Amino acid sequence: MKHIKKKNKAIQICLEARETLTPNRITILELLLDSEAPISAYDLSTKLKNKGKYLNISTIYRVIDFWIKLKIVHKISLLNKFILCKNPDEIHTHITNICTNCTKVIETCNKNMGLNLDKSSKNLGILLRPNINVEIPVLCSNCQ
Amino acid sequence: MKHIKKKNKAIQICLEARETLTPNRITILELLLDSEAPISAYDLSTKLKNKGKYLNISTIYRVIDFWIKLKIVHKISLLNKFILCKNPDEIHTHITNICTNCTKVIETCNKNMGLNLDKSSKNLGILLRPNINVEIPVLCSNCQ
DNA sequence: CACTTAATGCAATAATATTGCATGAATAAA
DNA sequence: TTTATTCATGCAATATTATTGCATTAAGTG
Repeated sequence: MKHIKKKNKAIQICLEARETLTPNRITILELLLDSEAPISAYDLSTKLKNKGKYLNISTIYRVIDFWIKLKIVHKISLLNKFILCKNPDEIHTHITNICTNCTKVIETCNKNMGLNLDKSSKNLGILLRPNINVEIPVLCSNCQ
Repeated sequence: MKHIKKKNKAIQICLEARETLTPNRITILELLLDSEAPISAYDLSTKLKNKGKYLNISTIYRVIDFWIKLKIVHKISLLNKFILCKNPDEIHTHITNICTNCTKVIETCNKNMGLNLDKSSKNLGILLRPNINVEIPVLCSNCQ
């Protein structure tokens, strides 16, 4: 496994939060680790079936929610898909750049931008939440 | 009508783009004008029914897409809902602040932030598109 | 008017997501 | 160890959101 470090990190975060690490949660974590691109809940379901393992779609959504609550997975609302967070242990604004042409996703976690957002929002009495994920429609270098 | 200016602006943009202004398009534009909060396609369908007017859901989605292409309506992906753009005639990055507690939406259209995004993205060869809509999960002043 | 293009209707279907309740497994308490 | 409790999962129905292909109607053009 080339993702062994990320996997261990996720497991560590899970255990430190005193949450239960079940086989299903590990299985779905591994599928997400293997996927460069964002993946939908039903895509995960299909991949599991191909491996001879069946999980009800509700279980899949629940497991995804579990990892999202631990800040290990992001939901990409623009695509209705899910992806592993690149920096799950840092608290900051996560920037998910989504190419509107090829749907490639590049997470940049720009801390400076997070600060700017905070500043501009404060003028309206708006509070930026910590560890949010902001999706930006972009053109990636290949699609320009 | 208190939204007469916004309505006229939308109509003007439509005509300048040499697009057809049909009764259905005006009807849905008016419903969106009347709605402070983002509204779903099926909510629009219900509102129409209550007014004794029926439109097939596919027509509703097509009309929404029509206004989106003219940059007059935004899709709020975080909510799967739609809302009128506050500044449809300016080309800039639109910031949609969405309260994660009460789902209230505050559009801020921060031009400076748009520039910052552009700068930080350029380092990765990413190109910010003009007139994009960026959704930011926040806490509004009421919900803090 | 005749012709062409665009908008809408219709209805099926796809894609995404949630729910309530039953069951079983793991954990904690007695 | 037994009992009680909590939590994860299964199941299957349902909800919600969105798209599609084809037929029909309306709008715009010459």
